[in-house]
Amino acid sequence: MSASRPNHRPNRRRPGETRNEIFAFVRDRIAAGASPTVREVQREFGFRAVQSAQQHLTALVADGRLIKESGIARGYRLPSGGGGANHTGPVGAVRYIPRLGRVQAGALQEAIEDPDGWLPAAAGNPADELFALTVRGESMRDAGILPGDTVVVRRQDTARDGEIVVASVEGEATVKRLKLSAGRIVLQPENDDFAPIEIAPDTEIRILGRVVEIRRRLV
Amino acid sequence: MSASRPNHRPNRRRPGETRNEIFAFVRDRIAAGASPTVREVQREFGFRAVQSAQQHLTALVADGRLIKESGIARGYRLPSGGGGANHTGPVGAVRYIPRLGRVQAGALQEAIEDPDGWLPAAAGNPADELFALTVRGESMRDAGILPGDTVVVRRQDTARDGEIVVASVEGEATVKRLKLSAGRIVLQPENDDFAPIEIAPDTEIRILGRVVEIRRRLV
DNA sequence: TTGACAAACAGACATTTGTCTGTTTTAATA
DNA sequence: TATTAAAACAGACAAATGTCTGTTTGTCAA
Repeated sequence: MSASRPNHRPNRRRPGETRNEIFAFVRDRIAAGASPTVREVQREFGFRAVQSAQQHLTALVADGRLIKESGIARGYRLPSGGGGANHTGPVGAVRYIPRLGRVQAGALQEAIEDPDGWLPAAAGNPADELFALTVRGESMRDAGILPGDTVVVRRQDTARDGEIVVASVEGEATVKRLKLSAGRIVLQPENDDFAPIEIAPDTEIRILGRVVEIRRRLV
Repeated sequence: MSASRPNHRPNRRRPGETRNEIFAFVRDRIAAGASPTVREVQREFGFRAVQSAQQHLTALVADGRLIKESGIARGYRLPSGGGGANHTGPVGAVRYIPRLGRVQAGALQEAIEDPDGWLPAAAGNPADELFALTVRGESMRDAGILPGDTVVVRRQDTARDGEIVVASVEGEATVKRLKLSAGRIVLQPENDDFAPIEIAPDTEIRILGRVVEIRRRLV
């Protein structure tokens, strides 16, 4: 057979190099919103056969660098890189946390329905109800929580001693450390310039949730 | 015609209620890894016609609650909720930031290639090279950066006065505030128990990047 | 040299998925 | 009451997409 068409163009590059590039491509596409299709990978790398792309993808899944939901379109996912035990569910999974501007006492649910925006975060327990608030004031400075920081809050009505909580005080949400001692309930600031707030049984103070994460953007 | 089959079951609920539930479903599915298909929405809500789901989704897009990439499978996206001007590109976009364990001076690129895991973050400028490190030590305590915190770093060789940077000092990555004054370059801790590090022209100190975000998980 | 193997190519099929046109029922409203 | 719009249903088509079987080419090591 004369060399009419260059049908095959095997390994001319460092082994695994193309595979790494494909991984980076898929990773970035997943991050941008959705996994690419097999044919999108094919086109991106100029393969003339679907199978060329598919083989790389299958290998990446076998290597554990990608995870695949079988049969469905755009089914590639990123493994959650915990380093720890393998997760079983859909991983690399992101969840969007609603960012609330101002929270009135009873209006938490409504505020969650109509958020100012969404914050991406690693999906933890899907049962957790999370929302995000912007911190005002210096009262938690010594706990490393500064004005302008974003706190991610897990919604719950109670909390344990020492946990940092968001409470509704006089109709406004505030971040403090919860102190339970000898029957007394105190919202403790972490800054000597601020006074603790004692929760008397009759006061209108409600715990809205527990702070599970703090984020601060610089510049 | 006798009432043989209950073909139609129009609005029995509060108007928009089903639509809100559909939005929540789509939003959670996007967060879990990929947008649902029209038919997945159909099945989830027990519609007997594809169009029933399609109509709701189209309406959600018209309302600006969802964004759609036309023609492709699983093309629904979340709008980035900035509250400000509308973005044009693919939004709600997430990017994955590699989390590096230990960084040696020259081995940054290799560390990025083989990360400990991936951190979801809102996609900013795609040109920025970002990576994440875990903070060791108390040297930046007064800047609200505590041991165990994760810093997101934008890779760059230089920085401006007052910016918090990651620098390679004696082969180990360290977080400090950069001070430029009268020709002197100093890595300044934010904790009186630690001494500033002066960068002499001949010392083996390199700036690896600038800290753009800090994250702290509680419990 | 030969065999094993990775990488790419060729071609095809079945399912999934987006999209379209039209109809029916109910609620709200002029 | 008549009109209008929202919500759901019916059915269908075409394109996108996952998946499969088999072949060819070059590299590496026994």
